Amino acid sequence: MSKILAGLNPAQRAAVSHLNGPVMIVAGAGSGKTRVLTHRIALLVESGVRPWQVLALTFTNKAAKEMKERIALLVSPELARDLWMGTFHSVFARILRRHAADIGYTSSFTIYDSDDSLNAIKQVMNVLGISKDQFNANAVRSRISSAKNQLISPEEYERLARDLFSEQVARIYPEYNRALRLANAMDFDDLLLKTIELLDLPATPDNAGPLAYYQQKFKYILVDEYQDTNRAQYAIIKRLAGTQGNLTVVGDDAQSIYAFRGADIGNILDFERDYPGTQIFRLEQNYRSTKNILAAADELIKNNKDQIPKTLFTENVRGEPVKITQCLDERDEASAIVRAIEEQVRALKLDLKDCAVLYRTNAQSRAIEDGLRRQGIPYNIVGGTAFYKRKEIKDVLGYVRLLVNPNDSESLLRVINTPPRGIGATTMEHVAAYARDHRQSLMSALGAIDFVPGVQSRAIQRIHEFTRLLQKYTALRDKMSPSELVRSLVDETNLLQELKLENTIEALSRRENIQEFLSAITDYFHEKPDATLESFLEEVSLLSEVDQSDGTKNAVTLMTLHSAKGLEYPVVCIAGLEEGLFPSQPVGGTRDPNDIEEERRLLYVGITRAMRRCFVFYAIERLRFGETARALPSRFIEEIERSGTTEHVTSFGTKPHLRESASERTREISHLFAGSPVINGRTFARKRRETHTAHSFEDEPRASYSQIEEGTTLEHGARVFHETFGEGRVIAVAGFGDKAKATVEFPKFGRKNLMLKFANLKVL
DNA sequence: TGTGATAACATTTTT
DNA sequence: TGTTATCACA
Repeated sequence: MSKILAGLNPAQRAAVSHLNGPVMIVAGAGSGKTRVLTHRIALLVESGVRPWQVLALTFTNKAAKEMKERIALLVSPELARDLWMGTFHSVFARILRRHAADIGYTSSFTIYDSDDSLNAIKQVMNVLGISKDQFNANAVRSRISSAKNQLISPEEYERLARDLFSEQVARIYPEYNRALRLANAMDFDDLLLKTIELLDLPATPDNAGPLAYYQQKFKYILVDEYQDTNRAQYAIIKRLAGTQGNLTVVGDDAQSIYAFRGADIGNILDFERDYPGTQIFRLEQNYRSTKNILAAADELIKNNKDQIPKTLFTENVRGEPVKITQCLDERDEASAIVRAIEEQVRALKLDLKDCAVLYRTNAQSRAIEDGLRRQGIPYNIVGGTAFYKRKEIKDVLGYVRLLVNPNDSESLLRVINTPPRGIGATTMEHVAAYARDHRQSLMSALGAIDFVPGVQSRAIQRIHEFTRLLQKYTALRDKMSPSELVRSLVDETNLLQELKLENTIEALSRRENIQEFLSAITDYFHEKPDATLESFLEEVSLLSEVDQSDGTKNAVTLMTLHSAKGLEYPVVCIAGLEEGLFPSQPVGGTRDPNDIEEERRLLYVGITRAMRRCFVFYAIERLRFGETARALPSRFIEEIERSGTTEHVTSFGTKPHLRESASERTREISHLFAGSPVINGRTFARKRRETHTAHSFEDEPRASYSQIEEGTTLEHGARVFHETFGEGRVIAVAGFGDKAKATVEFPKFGRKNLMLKFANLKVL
């Protein structure tokens, strides 16, 4: 017992040792939250709770793995191994496989990633005759996804639909669900929804039902990052916690950064009300950062109205000020970042792996990568195009998925003509039509290809060859090890040879990727001899970006601020603190004040990742979308400066010639903005100097724009007429010259982004 | 049916 | 700017 409680501060110890009933741990950044969770679980196990009676839900698989390792050290590896620990999605996927038959699936159901979902939605739209030009499939997908996250059924969605777009989504949503069901597939959101469906199955006389079973099984439930759970996750927890109520949640409202994908901060704010008798513990001592870093973060977050009041303090040293650097453009920013990293590595005797560069959008990474490469500094990049999302990998995975689940129509469509084998789009149209008429999956329709009308005899031959190939490998599954099977499949389908013939650099790197994938499979089955292709596929589809990063290499880490949640680094550089970028300016003009608060929390997360040094950068102009756009420093800069623990410099301060060219460029460009200049919906200040004090933006961007046609002016709120969409109201205007765009709300067609050059709008 | 060229799109963040 | 979707043409 002493071993587990030793070394904890009084608040941590209290939070660890109060084992029963509902518990909420409000854990500030760097307050030893993971430590409390791991020690709490260790203590449970030590006091006699069996490991498989503990369910611990984390935000990433990596977090789960690290916690398991730490618990293994506190108790024993055997005990740690049997804990039910993982992300919501992976834990419930596992449970769903067990009970798949109860909800009309087979245990080898496929998990569709967002690309698969998007394709499935496009096909549904095709069948329903909904034009992809008028209704963006991606927008449809995100609508459906957020409906699912909020537990809104297709029927309810239809009732709530008020505008034309929602009405179309209401038609697509149920059809998309049917397509998933037919393909024996679930999307990410379904993993949560189907879990609820499963738990809500009624008990029968001879079976108490899954809910009773899992309530009984999981005696203790712990949820990490509770502030980022959505309604579906909340509903699952609520059911599982049931009457036992041994539920522990850990979270920090100040670090809620996923509202955009349905996370409901209300879950943490209302916890006490939901679970009467809740014990609340607060962890307020920060062990991670210097006083100066913490002061800057605190000063920033104070500007949010919505928050649980708390006082985070540290006994760490004061440290250096948070350094804010003004840069000329993204290239200059990259060099300034590189300089800061080199300087700190030298001064503090650190490794490159102690440094991280964080940014708002993945697109920003390119310039920073270039900068690092120029200086020959190795780096690791988290996210971007993840390995398992690359075309060539998805092709190979497609075959594997098809072997495991023949009804997976997305995989079938992907591989049936990859590499080309003469089964084209027209043929597959006929097959799909037949499948729809007979309410079958595409694969069953292929089985009946001789009866499918309209298919040419040559295509029929090719399809027979294709199905024979699949049958052969299905039969081989029992005779070969999974990795041998995949290797031989890649060999027989000529996927590698095709790339060899291409003889380009990209083809070479794709071949290397496939090779790497093959060795990854071999490693996986070597490490887990009992694993199946199903479990391999599941692991691959539920990997998060952070999970895939390689932490062993001694290199600078590059990632988005979102990915950085839960991590810490001695040196942290945050890039791109500019209005329009961070806080980001959404494409449509109107901005919910809550969005700004979420952006602010995101920066709070970023700053509090830093242990010893924190650097903040912004550029006065930046190449975005192939054109140079000027930007103002982020409002957040001024907010952290109020802490008095920052210093503000220019990256070109030591280089007079650069300073000269900078002000020249500023002059050069400034005349372009004479009048009412607008970029990204914001009026630009004409002189750099003014920008530090000129921070009084209105929340609603006031935009005005001089049309190419003389005399007409488009302003926010103006009423306009469009050939196809009819009358509408201007919500926002962005860009200038040929690139100028307007967001217009049309009563019948919803919100549209129009290029003014082509839209030919008439001002009414 | 397969291909190359051109147009259109995209930049918010992700399991 | 860079990548993907669509269209003409072979």
